[in-house]
Amino acid sequence: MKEKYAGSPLPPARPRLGSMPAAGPCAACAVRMLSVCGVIQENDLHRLAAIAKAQEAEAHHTFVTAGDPAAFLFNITEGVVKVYRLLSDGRQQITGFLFGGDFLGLGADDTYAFSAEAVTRVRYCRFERGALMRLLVEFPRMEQRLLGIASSELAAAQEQMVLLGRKTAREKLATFLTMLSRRMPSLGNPRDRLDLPMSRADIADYLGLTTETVSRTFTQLRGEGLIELPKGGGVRLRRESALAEIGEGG
Amino acid sequence: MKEKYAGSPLPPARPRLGSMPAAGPCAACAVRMLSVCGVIQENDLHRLAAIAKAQEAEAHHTFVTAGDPAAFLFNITEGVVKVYRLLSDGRQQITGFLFGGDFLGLGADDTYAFSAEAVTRVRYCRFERGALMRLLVEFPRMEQRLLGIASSELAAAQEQMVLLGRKTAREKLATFLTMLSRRMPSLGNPRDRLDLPMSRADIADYLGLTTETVSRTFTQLRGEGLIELPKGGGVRLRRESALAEIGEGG
DNA sequence: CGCACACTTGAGTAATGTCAAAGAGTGTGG
DNA sequence: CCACACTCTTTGACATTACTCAAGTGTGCG
Repeated sequence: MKEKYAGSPLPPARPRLGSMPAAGPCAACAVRMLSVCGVIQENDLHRLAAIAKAQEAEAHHTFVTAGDPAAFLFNITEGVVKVYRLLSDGRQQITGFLFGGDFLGLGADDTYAFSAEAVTRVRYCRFERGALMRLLVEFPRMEQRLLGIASSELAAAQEQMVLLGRKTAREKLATFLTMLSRRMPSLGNPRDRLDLPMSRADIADYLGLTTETVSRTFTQLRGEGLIELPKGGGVRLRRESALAEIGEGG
Repeated sequence: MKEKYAGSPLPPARPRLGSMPAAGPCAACAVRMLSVCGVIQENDLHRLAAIAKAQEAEAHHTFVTAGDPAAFLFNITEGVVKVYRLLSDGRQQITGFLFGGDFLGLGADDTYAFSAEAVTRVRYCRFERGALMRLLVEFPRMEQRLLGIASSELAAAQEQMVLLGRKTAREKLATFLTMLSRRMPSLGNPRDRLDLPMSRADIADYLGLTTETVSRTFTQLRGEGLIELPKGGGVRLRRESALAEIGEGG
């Protein structure tokens, strides 16, 4: 097995920058300001903490299964998650990779229509669905924020449809790398170094390709000097703007 | 030109069933209960009517253009709309077809990231964005409803990603026909007769195929006795359940 | 050290795209 | 009212991208 991440314990969550320590786990959350929780005032945080339960999942653990009652919503605090759907014969489509700060659970009604699996070891907050919904009534700003999140997820989903329906393998991979690159700053990493904790098979299932095509396309991009593929895994982007342009069909 | 719908005026909007006539255009709206507006009480409807402007668009008219300031949100009351994105070289991906009762505008921030074009002659309500957002503060049920709409759109988008990324041409078309069929009852049409007001090219751009492949696949399904393609256009589904099964990869 | 697994590379295939042309439906103008 | 022009759709022949199957390479873990 690959298990690049499973073995090593996660470092402790970073304390929130530039603020006094406050009571409760939410106040210490490293990604609070990135997430839904950022709109709750300090003195109301205990209300949020009351319905939140911090949890961890090992790499490859499936913590949401399509078809199960949608009892919980989640906020990823650390690590990488893949969200996917399956066809009856096992074909898989990954609908998104989630990182620290990302919200999980919109788009579910009574039962989950998707599954979610930890790609690396993952930390997340689990909210009881009904309790969170009741809280929204009291904190309208949180509901507004959730609507904003849903809205941007929708925009991202439409973007992904363009990718899946109309882009070539080369454009798909270039877009994928560019999108990951853009997320790096908020995760505190340099934009040109990507860890790629997900397997080639996962990348393929996200881009609507096969592992072989993903692999060949990586090789092709390396051959053109656009990326490097260092020994230990990951990618280094050598010409981000060129990649971005390829991704746009340029 | 095709113009199957452009020439004939739309019939007058059906009055809402089972209620007394009330003042204002919203009270008479045929699709109110299907849409966001359904959560507003009768006696508050004038508030909604004050920020809504009923409009019409001829077939092939583009009434939302990607990149324009997102000043309005829309509620389709009658007709069919296509929502799409373009790549710089003209490749098109249709992200959805909208029908009476559907909401349009979620997923936009400052500027629209998508374009919308009338497929048939269309009637819609146009809401000034800021005014609608202010109204949401007063009518939390409307905001909840909007979140629910965003949520189900997200689920539909994920479903479409599976289609685009992992299904064959045959499965794509079977899924498309099945989905349209499921929407027919709420539009007041029989489930097994589909008008298909959109062109083969539009269907192709929705399914990530070419017109030729769509056409060949229609012919193939007809050859198997699953559908009929009557002279005047449209489709008749002869074996809905078989189509549904094909669409699921069965 | 060797097994497992992931990744890469190669060869051949299949599904879908491209190019081209003919058929069908519709509206227009003579 | 008919003929033409236009567009949409269908069909055919061929090209190409990406998939499938298969083998080889590399890496980590027991």
